[in-house]
Amino acid sequence: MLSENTHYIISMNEETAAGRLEALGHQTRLSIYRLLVKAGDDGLIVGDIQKALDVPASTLSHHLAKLARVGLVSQGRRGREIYCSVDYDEMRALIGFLTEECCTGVTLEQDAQDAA
Amino acid sequence: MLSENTHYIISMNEETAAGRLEALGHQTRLSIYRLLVKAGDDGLIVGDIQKALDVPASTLSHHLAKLARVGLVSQGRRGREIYCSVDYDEMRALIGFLTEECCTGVTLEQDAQDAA
DNA sequence: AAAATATTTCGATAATTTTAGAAATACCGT
DNA sequence: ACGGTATTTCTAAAATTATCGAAATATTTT
Repeated sequence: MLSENTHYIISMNEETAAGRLEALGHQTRLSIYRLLVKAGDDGLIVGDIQKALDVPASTLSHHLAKLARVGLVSQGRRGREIYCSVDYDEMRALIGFLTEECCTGVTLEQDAQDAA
Repeated sequence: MLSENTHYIISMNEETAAGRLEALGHQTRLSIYRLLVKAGDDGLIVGDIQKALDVPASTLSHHLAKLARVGLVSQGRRGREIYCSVDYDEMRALIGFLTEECCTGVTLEQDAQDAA
């Protein structure tokens, strides 16, 4: 029996990974992303992100579009507000890629044991 | 008793993480990085990377410099060749940051169980 | 010490990204 | 339908990054 937040393992290629890494590799966008992570499943509306990070609306819109384009963030309208939330499966796919393809096969779990 | 490839847990902040993500968020640099991962601990000399990826020397040099500047790659001269190798601890620190700060506390191990 | 090899730095251009105000679009309440 | 709020798209400028040939630097070999 599967737990409630089940998810499929999403495959990842180098090109997609590079695009996502690039999207996260910008101070403002990484802050946006982390804010959305903290916000949880409900996410945040664009205006709240704007207030929290004090970024001009059009600039913020571009950053959110970039995060959405690479699949890390989902956006959906509710009335006149747009809710943004993190797509965890896609982030996990990216982390999986980094762990498996960029980390010599040594897993984080083994590391944790080593350190203990 | 600790295993041979022991490493300390390296702390990470958002700014450093953004710099590393940006460095990896470029198709050529990600290819370079993965090539170095495959090469293992000995790493590769710049000329071999050049042959493998067919990138002009000066362009490659800039990309390697960027990867080194953010701490993901180490370079050391041996004779007239420069050996480049991946710094796994620093990559693990980055992956740790992504897992803990960008992935809502759900760990990869739990996910693997869910999927099974 | 000159020639050869490996790599970087210089210098200049092209390409892309970032930024943000202003105008446009979308939706709600009246 | 109009006025207000939320967000995006347009447009244009500034800033940064990417690219790569040529010159410079470091090291080995002869």
